[in-house]
Amino acid sequence: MDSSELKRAGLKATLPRLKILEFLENSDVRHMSAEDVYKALLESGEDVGLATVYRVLTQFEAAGLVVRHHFEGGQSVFELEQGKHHDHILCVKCGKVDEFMDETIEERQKKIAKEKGYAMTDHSLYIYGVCGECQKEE
Amino acid sequence: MDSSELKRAGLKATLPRLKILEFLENSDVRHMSAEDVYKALLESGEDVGLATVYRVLTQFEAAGLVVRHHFEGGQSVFELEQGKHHDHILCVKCGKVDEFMDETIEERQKKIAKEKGYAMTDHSLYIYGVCGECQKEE
DNA sequence: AATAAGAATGCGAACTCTTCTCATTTACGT
DNA sequence: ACGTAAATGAGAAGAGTTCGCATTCTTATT
Ligand SMILES: [Mn+2]
Ligand SMILES: [Mn+2]
Ligand SMILES: [Zn+2]
Ligand SMILES: [Zn+2]
Repeated sequence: MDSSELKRAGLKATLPRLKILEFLENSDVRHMSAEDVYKALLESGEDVGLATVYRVLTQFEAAGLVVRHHFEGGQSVFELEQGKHHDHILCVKCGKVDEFMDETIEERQKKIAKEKGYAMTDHSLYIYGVCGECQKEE
Repeated sequence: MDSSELKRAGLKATLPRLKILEFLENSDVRHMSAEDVYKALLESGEDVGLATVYRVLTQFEAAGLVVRHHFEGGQSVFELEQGKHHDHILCVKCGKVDEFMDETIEERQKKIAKEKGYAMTDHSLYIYGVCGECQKEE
């Protein structure tokens, strides 16, 4: 277990934090809800509380280790910070998530904020649609 | 009270529905939560239940009379349908909401969806920032 | 290695927003 | 005016998340 990342983030290297970070790093699914993380840890025999998962993910977010998204559906979705900003395109049928980054859109947003007199701090863009796989199934 | 809009939408012209529609049409605020609508009606002496406000707004959405948004903060926000699609820019200090439409962004989104193999159905774009007014206050 | 002090955890309660249930009321074609 | 189906209001319930607090861990210090 590598506690250096946590230490660097100013967080004590507790077992729940280590387990959650390790899970996020080794999972092949990039975007997960708190519940997803909680259930996965339970299934692998770890004894964590759901409240702790929420707390830890929020702390990770504050520390810049993870990013939180608000996909449609009500629950927060988290992913490991990758350094490079990106937006998401989601399949409304199967829930598949793809990522993209479009410099033109990014620029336009800045321009719009300026025109409207806003000091832009953030933005969120989600494209919804039916993915290739799901289009095949009639 | 003009019940024709409701009839046209295939909805019975009930008192709560008329009151809610009338309020949405006459309010100077365009974007409102169910709670906002509920409180406003109570204050003007109307006797509606919160559950009814939620139900009616959802029906209005299905009928295309209003559009629902998911601004940060957890609650749904509704606005009268204006015919023309637009996106939103919000002040993180005072909650001010401005609207915009950028043809270039719209086009780029379609292009991205196509590239990724998605049949695009919808999208949501929110820009967050500090509005002109709020920038003055240090 | 044992200790002490504060931080973190797990549990359930609580909270917010929204939907559901169901007895009662209302709309509207006849 | 009546009858029937649809809509309403009130409160319970549900989903997602946070809170409170007694207990357990971490980590710095002996
Ligand atoms: Mn992502
Ligand atoms: Mn709008
Ligand atoms: Zn799909
Ligand atoms: Zn402002």
